[in-house]
Amino acid sequence: MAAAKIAKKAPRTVAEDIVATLKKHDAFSKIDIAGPGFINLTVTDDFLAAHLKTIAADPRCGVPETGEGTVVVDYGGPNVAKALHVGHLRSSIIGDSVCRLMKFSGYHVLGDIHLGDWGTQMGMVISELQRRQPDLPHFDRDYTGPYPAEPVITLATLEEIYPAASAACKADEERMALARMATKELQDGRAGYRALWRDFLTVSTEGMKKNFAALGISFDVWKGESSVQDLIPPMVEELTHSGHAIKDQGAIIIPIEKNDDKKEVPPLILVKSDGAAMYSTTDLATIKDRMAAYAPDKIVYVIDQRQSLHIEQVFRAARLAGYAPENEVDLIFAGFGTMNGTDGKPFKTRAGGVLKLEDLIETGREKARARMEEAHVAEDMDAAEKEDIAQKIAVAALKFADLQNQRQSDYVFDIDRMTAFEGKTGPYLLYQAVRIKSLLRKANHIDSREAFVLTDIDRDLALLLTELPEVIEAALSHYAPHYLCDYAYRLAQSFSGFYNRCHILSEENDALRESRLALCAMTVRVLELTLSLLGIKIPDRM
RNA sequence: GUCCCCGUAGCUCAGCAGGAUAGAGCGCAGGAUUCCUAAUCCUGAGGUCGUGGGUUCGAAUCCCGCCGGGGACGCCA
Repeated sequence: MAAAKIAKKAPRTVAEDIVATLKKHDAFSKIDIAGPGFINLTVTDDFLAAHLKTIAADPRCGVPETGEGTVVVDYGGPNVAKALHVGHLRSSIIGDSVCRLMKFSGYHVLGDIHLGDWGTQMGMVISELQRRQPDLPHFDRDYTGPYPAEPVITLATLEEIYPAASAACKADEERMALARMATKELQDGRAGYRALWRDFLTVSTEGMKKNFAALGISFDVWKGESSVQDLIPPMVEELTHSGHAIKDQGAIIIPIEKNDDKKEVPPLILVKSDGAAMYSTTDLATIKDRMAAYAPDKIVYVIDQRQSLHIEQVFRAARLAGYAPENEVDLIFAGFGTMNGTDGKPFKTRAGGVLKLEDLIETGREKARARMEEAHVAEDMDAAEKEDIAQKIAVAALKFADLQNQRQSDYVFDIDRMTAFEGKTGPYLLYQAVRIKSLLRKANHIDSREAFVLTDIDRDLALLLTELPEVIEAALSHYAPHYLCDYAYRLAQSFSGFYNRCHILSEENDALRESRLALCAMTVRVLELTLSLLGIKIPDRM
């Protein structure tokens, strides 16, 4: 139809010409022109069977390796000293999936957690701690060290202090001033503050690693805002010298408006009027750092949609300063929507607080355990093996519930739906895969790659298996894992219907039985691959 | 005030580089298990795609206005 527009011919005429050519090929058993000019093609069983055989023999299931070059993915971004809560789920699991997808596609991927460890929140915690424990040597300016080797604070205390400090600063301008001052002094290298900061980092990183491990999320690089601290003074100097940065109202800013702007674009603040760096400073320096260290072809930011203006400012400044030349690197903002409660406002627990990530995961595990017991699954296994299955089910539920939403739109967080096991859920997908595994075990099936014999019952599933490459391409080009979710679900659903319509093991026709087993084997492979790109693992039984 | 996002079934969401009768899950009504894992499957009811214009042979999809909701807008991240 699009061709008709270009050719300036009636769509049906064009369709007829195309059909005439296609008829010369023997891949199609039926070619129809429908409606205003749609061409409906039906591939022959032989063609489809041969194609299946090809992708069955391919370790990549027919997906080409299209990625080239290095890409840095900036995701996770948890703040040091702050407990990981459900709000961190999105960035982490979307970013993780994007990394997996890009790695699979052939890119050299560096996933960077980019910790929030250099901003005012650090000063807030330091000044709050000073109120509570003024006797710590860290606050004594005359103290020359050494500071205790072991952290002087526990994770639990830190996680309690942070929200308290944050609230106090918000409510009280004086407290805020203290926090800013502490931030500035920390950045300037005050020894006691640095020692405290080191403790915060040690303690919270430990907690994060535990949480991320539970979710099966890993990062290639554990850098953060503070990683570029040494680059900041020379960068400011350089930008001031080159004229890109100017003094304004006591601060140093980079004006970034363009002549053809149709909207107001506020300048990027490079240095605050108190001399401290802020996240725009570290983000800009981080681009410089990444270019120097990795020379990436792309930098992808998987961060909150609400930061789009900030990130645009950083991108513009980086282009202007020449830190990220357009012909060298793509700067991509893959923003995600807010996680809201059922009331449409940003999610809070009933008590008004945040829901900690580990509590959410535990809720999922509990439900999984209960369900397993009810269904008498894995009763012969030991506790550790059972727990492993419960863990996989919980993680599948959580990740799939989140990832199936379109990345950029807000979504409603509902813990009951998030940990549901029926319908369009992670556990449903696992369940279908597990049924196939069980079937293949019973059949003692070795991947024989026999010729496929396709009947009407097999056809839908077979056709769906050939769709994988275009699904991956869509997910990749949009940095959008939900395309994978949609496909995995359609595949699982199609399999389930197939499984219901024919009894495979008792099929008397040997060739058909073998073909169906091969189709099942292919299905579980594709499912496993698709889910692996979502960061979801399949147990052997459930 | 400027800018961005969203508005699709009772609820939660897909679909939006224009295309055929707008899909899914949950919920609701009904049905399926002597057989490979029922965390399943099948059937049904349920929609002025917020609204009014425009572009087009054709609009949920693109453009403009309006209404409603959310968000961002120099020294928090």
